[in-house]
Amino acid sequence: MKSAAPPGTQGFTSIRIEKSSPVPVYAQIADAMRNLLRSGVFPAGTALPPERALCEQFGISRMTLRQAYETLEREGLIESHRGRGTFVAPQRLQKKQQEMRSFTEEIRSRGLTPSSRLLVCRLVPQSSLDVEFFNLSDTEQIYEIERLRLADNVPVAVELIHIPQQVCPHLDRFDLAAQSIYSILEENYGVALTHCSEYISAARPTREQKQLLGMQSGEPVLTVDRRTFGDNETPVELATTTYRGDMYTAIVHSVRSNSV
Amino acid sequence: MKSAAPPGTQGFTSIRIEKSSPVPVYAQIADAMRNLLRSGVFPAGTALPPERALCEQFGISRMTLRQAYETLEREGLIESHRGRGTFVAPQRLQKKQQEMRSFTEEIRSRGLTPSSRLLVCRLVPQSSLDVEFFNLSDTEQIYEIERLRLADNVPVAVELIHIPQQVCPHLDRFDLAAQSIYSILEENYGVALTHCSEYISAARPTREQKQLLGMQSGEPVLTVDRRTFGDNETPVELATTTYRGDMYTAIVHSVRSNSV
DNA sequence: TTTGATCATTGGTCTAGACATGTCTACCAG
DNA sequence: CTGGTAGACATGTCTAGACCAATGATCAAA
Repeated sequence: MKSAAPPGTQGFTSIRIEKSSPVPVYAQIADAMRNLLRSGVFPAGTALPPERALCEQFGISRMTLRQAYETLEREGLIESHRGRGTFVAPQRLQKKQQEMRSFTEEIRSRGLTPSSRLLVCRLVPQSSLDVEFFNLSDTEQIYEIERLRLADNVPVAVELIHIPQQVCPHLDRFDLAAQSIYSILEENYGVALTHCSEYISAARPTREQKQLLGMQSGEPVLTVDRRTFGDNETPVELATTTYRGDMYTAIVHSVRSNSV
Repeated sequence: MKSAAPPGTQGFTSIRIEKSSPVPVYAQIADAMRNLLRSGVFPAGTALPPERALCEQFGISRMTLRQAYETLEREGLIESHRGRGTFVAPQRLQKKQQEMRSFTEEIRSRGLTPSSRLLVCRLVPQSSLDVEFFNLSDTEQIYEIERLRLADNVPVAVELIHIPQQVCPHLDRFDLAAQSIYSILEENYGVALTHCSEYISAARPTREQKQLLGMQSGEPVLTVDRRTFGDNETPVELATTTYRGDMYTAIVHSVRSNSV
């Protein structure tokens, strides 16, 4: 890789870090660089500043900076080569990132019209799963939201969402049947969602689910458990979406990373 | 997690490291512990020795040991919790979806032993789906391979694979029960697989599937339809894998690309 | 011109500490 | 019995160095 890159260092001089912040220094650097890299300013192959140069610029030790670089490397955004340097990863590695979408976006992309019926919206104490995931003090409460999701007015899924009250006080004032919760979080609470993990399995519907979705006896459901994170790996949302097995297919695009 | 574990340290006293070895110390430790953990000696939730204890035992610094622990944590073998300790992770049969993997690679990465029983391997004329996907001349034939996939000798999935004869003539000469088809394609036919799309849905098993997988009545299956491509978007494989619903969870990691 | 040695630069590994922060237990006061 | 707190102990973060190993450019010798 020849990779012209004399000005590589320039783009990163704008990054500022606060050592006194509760956010770890390496996370601040990784976040800032992730944003720069995602913005697409740097073509694949662009050389990043050598570790030692950035250490000096930020006034931090090399091990700390390497934590930031390692984070980005694991995410597939950059590639390190001993003796050569660190480079912006080629597009194909970035592409392997599955794009995260809300139900609204998902249905719309299939050419259907999404809608919702709000079934439940209330504050509840934390379940053991909430405790494990959100890691909050015991007294914190959780917004529990249950919605029936429809595509072209046909029930497709039941959604059960848990979000800490801390994250979005007075969430119940919004019209949760009309608006995407993701957009409410991002636009009204300034919560930037960055990534999520989904656990997909097949299951038998509960009686309630079967009734809500108008399902026949014996038909299975597709259950998607989702854990959504914001900046700094902050846990934001714990959700379970139960889809009618005969009406929904999850689509996943993967790439082969280690070619032989 | 109460997790009795006073003797936790004991199991790791047998690990020996060579500081003069060309293999990094942290890799030696991670390798040794990985083998111990995969052997199944330690039930999920068992406490591992505190970092400082192992440091002293091995005569290394804490940052080095942490590199080993972090490696294992990324692999999903252990879990660290600040203030509590490090524990053996629960063994779930999971599909890490950000990278494309064969069943073999997937099971092995979970520390289980994958195996297969070849049910069918024959040449068949193209189905309408084959015609649409492979876009071959009418006379071309297709290898149809059906395999029962097992993890630690327990049936987990039934796989039905279609690959054009053109791509891999004499594929039937290989031991398809013992070898990963992906590795045969890559090593023996020089076919570089680059990416795939998967369509995941819940369904009811056919009678044959139910019998092969040893399933109870009423249990659903998770069906994954896969379209695999090689270089230049060449269609290579059309496959359907039917997993036992109670034994398999597909995991998808997604990122939010366009904030707002 | 080509080959080969040298050497500065880069990331990879490692050390021996430090302080911060989350967790749990044991004990003590009410 | 309850509630709070002090302390022990765990991982998380960070420092300021060190040496190793791979790379690639430079330069001298064949």
